[in-house]
Amino acid sequence: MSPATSILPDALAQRLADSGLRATPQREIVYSVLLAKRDHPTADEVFVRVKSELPTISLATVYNCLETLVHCDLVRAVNFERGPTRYCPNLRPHAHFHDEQTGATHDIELPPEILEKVNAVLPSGYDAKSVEITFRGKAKPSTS
Amino acid sequence: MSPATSILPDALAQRLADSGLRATPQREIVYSVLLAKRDHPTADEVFVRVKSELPTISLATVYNCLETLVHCDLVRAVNFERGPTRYCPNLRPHAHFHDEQTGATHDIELPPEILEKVNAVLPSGYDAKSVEITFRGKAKPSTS
DNA sequence: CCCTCTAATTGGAATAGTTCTAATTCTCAG
DNA sequence: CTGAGAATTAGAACTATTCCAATTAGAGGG
Repeated sequence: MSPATSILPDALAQRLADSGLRATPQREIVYSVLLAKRDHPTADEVFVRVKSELPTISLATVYNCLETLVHCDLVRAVNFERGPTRYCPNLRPHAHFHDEQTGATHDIELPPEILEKVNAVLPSGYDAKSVEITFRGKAKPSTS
Repeated sequence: MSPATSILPDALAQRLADSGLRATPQREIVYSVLLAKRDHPTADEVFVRVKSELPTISLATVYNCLETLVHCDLVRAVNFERGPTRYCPNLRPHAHFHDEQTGATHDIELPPEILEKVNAVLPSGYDAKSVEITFRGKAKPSTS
């Protein structure tokens, strides 16, 4: 039905084309890096990971690619307080749990009915395009 | 029972004292400015409002005071994406609705049972100290 | 009252993360 | 092969915030 957890790398080109954009090596590698290790890296972290495959890439390009991917709905940008933006290729509706001790971020799956209930708190006249649910605290279990 | 919507200005001194801090004119005026117009101002906006009462205050002090008030749980800091931090003296549990057209922020009251349900989505092992719920979209009705 | 001790404030410099700019390089349609 | 537009690049610029060192202010003791 819906595009599953994440799109096949090869389908990236298609998604980009849908927006009238080209599949460049930079965009492909940035996206593959996000898929490879889903630890919500910052732009800087993506930068160093991509550089090992494409040493000539610039930080500006990493920002550009990330923005492009977000714009194509292949990636979500996540913010915690004033920290650097983090990037997440998980397309299913989910919340984020921010572990204050380790700084790690975990995806929390959201059953559809919870989203409905949350949206239902909005008084009439409010038209929400998206909701963000973010927990802060500490997590014990295995890191995702 | 619980401290209601917001503390009486006079009680500010008490709250500060509880944390071993003094009630300075700067802190009092910063707090009163937040209470006077609850439009989720940024630090810069607070700065200009406070200056009309206390022209010699510095921006650094505004940041210090805001941080102090947040620390004493008199004020909440709110972030939208990478925008500047906004400040909110509403102490009741509530979500935020960020109007993309106008940039305005509206408080959305949260019934306690919704918070419980949201917290219930956390797998065991996750110990959340706080939850943030943020909507983005457009709002029709009267601005708050 | 005055003194002292520490908390608080101040202005300016410094920082982090991100965006902008202008120049270059690439790609593909013709 | 050529030209037009898209994408990339390096570095400058920008914004919000924090840091720092110096000054001021206020509470309590004598």
